[in-house]
Amino acid sequence: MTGSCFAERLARYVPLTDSEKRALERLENNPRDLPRGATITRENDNCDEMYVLRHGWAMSYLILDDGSRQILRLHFPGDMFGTSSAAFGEATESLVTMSHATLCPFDKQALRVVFDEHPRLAALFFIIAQAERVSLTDRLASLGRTSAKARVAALLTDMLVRLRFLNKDISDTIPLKLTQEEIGDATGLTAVHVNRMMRALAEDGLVMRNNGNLVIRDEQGLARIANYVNRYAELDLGWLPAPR
Amino acid sequence: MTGSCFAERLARYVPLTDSEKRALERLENNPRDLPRGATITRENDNCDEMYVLRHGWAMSYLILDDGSRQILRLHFPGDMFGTSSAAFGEATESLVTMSHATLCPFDKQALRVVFDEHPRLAALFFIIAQAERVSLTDRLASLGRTSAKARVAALLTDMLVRLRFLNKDISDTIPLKLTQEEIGDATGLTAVHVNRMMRALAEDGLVMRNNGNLVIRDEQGLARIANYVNRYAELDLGWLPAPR
DNA sequence: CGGCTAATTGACATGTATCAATTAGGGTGG
DNA sequence: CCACCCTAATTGATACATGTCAATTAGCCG
Repeated sequence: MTGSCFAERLARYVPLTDSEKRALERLENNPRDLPRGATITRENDNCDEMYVLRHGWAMSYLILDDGSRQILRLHFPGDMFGTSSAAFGEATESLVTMSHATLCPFDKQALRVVFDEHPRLAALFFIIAQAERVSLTDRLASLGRTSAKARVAALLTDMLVRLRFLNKDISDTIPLKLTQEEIGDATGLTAVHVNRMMRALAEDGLVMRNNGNLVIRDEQGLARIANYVNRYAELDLGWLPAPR
Repeated sequence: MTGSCFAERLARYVPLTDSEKRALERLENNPRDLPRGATITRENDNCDEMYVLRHGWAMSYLILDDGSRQILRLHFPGDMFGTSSAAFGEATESLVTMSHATLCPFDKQALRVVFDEHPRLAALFFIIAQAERVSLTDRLASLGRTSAKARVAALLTDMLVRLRFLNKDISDTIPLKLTQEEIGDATGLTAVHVNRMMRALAEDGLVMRNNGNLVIRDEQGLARIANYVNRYAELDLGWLPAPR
């Protein structure tokens, strides 16, 4: 146990030195407990913080002028998020918890130490940023070029893949903490239409509802109609600097 | 003159040290000239390179199973692109020139030196990655939650803002190197519908065509209907490490 | 003067949104 | 344990935005 959720995540890619672990722990020395639905940051508010999520789920979203919402990304335990604070003084997105959550905020000034003293960690931060960028481009293609059914399938597949990455015990069943309205806001659809697509996916034998859970009955099939590419599998870390 | 297009870009945010300039120049010591329409990388090909664009335009895109294309981003002079190579061994997107172009490829191993010896440059790389991530989230909201007309307006506004950032002489007229098919592939629309939306924008007095150029007649109005947020204006660099 | 690609236009098809009920489910207080 | 309430899910009818198909025109290059 490193005492840092984020360190554990990174340690899955490369074994960390003690010094690196300590540097990451400093990012998490200020944990805060939040109830479900708590607002962490609102778009355009001044914000110099970034966050590591230790327990629970969160999400980031934008609200447009007409009041509609675009959910940008779901955040799971071990994720670092709110990272646009590194570039901007005002929040570029709103952040809210989707469940009871433990959150570790840290000031972006803390990044200076990481970049100054731990080049390998800095490189990992950059690599993660690139991986998230790719995840966003995949979603862009999903929204721009695939059908409603495919978009919903892509969201569900991505949730399964990411949650399983965090917990190897997960095989085909995940908690579905999203309302259909939220699924719609993530996929650019209406709640009503999401409902129809979920039913269609169920009728196709691809998924099944069970209490608040979702059972993926045909992962391959779901991924296929979603046009889903699993890119989490392997990062290429060949260029990393030496650890310090 | 630094001899590095990318260094000039970064120097607009912070004055660079000689040592930093030299490090950036090394990324560009292998320029290559390409004709219009040249493929730089194809999705899924092995690729350990990243690129700095010195002259001309390029773009990145994905092709889906059904053959449809999603254009992810346009790249202009001074842009670094193909950066997902930092995280993956295979290209996550295809790259192609949109005009005669001068390109400077560098192996991702070169990043190691930057992160090891130039923490401030590394931090700038991270900041730029975050800014591009935000740009993608804005586009996600555009595709997910706005009308066809708004999406086209957003693309045109973004092009104007970015090109003007590169060249202060640009006031309201930009070359439109995109076919309507390409505009459609960028905005998730059909070429036919793009044509109608362009006409609508023209009828609204927002834009005008002139040879191969586009004249933005009402930038405010175009940005308003596009739901456009200009985030290029100011980065917050307060946390940057000391230069080396 | 072809010959090619891109732009334009019209008629029509379809996917998704909208509107309006109704039903189901999950807490809470009595 | 039941009655109630509130939110989410579900369903049907209809409207509308965008896609599709097909044809024509414009523009450019050799």
